[in-house]
Amino acid sequence: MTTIYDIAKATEYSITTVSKVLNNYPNVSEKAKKKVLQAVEELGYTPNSSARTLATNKSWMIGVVFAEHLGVGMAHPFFSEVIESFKKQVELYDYDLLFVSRNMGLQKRTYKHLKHRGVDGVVVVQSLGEEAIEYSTSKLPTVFIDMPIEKSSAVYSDNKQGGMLAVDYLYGLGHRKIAHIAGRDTMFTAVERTRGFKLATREKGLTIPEQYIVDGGYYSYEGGREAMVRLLGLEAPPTAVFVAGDEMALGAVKVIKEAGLRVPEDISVIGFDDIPLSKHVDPPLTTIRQDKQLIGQQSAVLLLDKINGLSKNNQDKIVPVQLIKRNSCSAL
Amino acid sequence: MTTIYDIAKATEYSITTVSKVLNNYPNVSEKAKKKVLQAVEELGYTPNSSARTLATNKSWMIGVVFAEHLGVGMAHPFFSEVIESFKKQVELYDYDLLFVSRNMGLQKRTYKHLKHRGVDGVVVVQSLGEEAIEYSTSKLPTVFIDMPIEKSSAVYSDNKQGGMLAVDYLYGLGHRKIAHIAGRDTMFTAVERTRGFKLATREKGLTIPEQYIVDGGYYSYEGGREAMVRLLGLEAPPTAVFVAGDEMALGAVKVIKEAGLRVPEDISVIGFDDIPLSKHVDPPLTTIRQDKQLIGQQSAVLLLDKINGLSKNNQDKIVPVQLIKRNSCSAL
DNA sequence: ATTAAGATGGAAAGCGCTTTCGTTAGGAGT
DNA sequence: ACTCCTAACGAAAGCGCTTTCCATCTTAAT
Repeated sequence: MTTIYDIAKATEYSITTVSKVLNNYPNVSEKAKKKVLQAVEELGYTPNSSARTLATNKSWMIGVVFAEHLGVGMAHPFFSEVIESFKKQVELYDYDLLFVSRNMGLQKRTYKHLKHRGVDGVVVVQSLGEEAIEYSTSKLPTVFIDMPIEKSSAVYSDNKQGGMLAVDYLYGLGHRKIAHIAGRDTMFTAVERTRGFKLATREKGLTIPEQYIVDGGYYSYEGGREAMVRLLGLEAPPTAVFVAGDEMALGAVKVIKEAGLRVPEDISVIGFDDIPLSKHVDPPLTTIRQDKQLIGQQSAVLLLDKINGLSKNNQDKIVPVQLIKRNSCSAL
Repeated sequence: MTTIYDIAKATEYSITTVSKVLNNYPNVSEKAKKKVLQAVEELGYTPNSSARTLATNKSWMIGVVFAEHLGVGMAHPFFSEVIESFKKQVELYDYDLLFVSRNMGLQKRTYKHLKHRGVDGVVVVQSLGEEAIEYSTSKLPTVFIDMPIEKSSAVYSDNKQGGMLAVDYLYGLGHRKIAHIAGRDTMFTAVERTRGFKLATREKGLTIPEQYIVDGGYYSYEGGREAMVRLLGLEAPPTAVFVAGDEMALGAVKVIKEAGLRVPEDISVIGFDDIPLSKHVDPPLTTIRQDKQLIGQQSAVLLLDKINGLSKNNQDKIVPVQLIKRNSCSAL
């Protein structure tokens, strides 16, 4: 491995000067600059980032901690897009992304591990919040996605508004018996979407029977299936259902079809997320779109500002959602 | 930041002993072990990985370089699953994944950057191969996914076999006019699938007109659309088409429907990959499934062995594919 | 009691880099 | 000719850790 010393020897300058050239310090002569750069080229020198990190206490890495209770990790159709957008943004400023593992050595906690790695910042995606305290109380710049955390920054969609949009749309279509397949209430997003649902139905003067709101778990296909089965089992099934997640909605649609009913003729279904799948299924799913692009980008901006000490106080960014009309809802 | 020195001071042992405890060296007393571990706990000590890496020349990071010509990065429905599986496997051995950016500082080449980061190994996913040389000629342990590289290890599906399976199935269904929407021939996988197609059709004694094989580009939905338009424009359109990728197949199906024809009644379509989408679309897509799980896991195993010096010579692992019958193909 | 062997602990060098602070040389100003 | 300033460069310390090699202290064997 060729080091800064090799360059120094080759150019007959000191390692100090070499380092200065490499870091664009002002007080080096043009001549020195040229010689050093040339030697770097010839010897194929690559700086060692560990050494630099050790000396500067800056790693140029951002830690990513991913939701694991969904089981798919980075293959998640929604979060993978968010993170990709996040990555694109931080890349502009020369940061790399470090995906850390949970079972690292003896230290079980991801937080410890991130600390160990010396990342400059952390983005945590849809954790359940148990770990949140460690991050929010530490000096490590952190941004949460999909979950507001006291004493930390976060960015998430306007979930409540999304729930209201869904209900408004369904109501406008003439539906009055509107059900809701909710996400597990341990998740902030789930709670908010349900809140939007309740708010809007109340606003419209609708009385929603208790059984019309059913827990579908962690936004999974299977959860959607089970929830829909229960809805269909009711003495007075709904004519429309607002499902808090697209995958869950697909499960629901499947059950409806299996019951010999049609979507949207017999039951209208509206989802949430707008994952890539949604426009391809049958029928194409009407849904509340989250702006993954913007969520990723905004969280990157927030985090970068924090890292650079530009924004001292924490803040939440709420990203607008949008109703995407496709064919899974129809007028009554 | 508390360091090994703080622990030494607190326990009245030397940093050497502290280090030995932390690294499970044999020759330290139980007493010392206990005291040190306790101090570690009390002072909230976290080892600094940069320092350790600098001293040991081992980073416990694996670099991931992703295909960019597909544009979606890590949100790719197929590769994200492969990488997730890869991640799960390397996590078992305490490695973290580093996703590096391309435009790092002045050094444009990803390879240089990986070198700079001191990763212990690299997994490159569906690059186009131009960069391959740098990796294969260097000492950096590397494994390629979806592309065999001379002087390097690789793992990929049995693409040729997949192509043959598809044709065999279609043939068995009674089809004789079988077309093929291929991937761009700069990709190894595309070439192999096409090769399988040609081999099988020849085997069956079929004569496939030249226009029956059409380039669909980089496996995109749009590419599939355009290709199918051309196929439909033929004086004698095919009764079945083997599409080299699922997303591309969806585009093809869409065009068929738009033309007022039905899948599979009028035209049978079989895809390749089996992405999550495939089973949800209408009709559920018959396809050749790639074992993403196994591909990811195998490449991890291969890479880890290389890193640990267990396997000197390079090798390719070919992962079997499987025909998944759904409803997009029917007997003639 | 004496010695050898094993167990335990520590000094110090080194990993590759940054950065502070001095030193030197040359040019400008008088 | 002399002083003063500035520009250019380098010595050395330090970042936090590992690891070799040597010193010391026990313990068991004779």
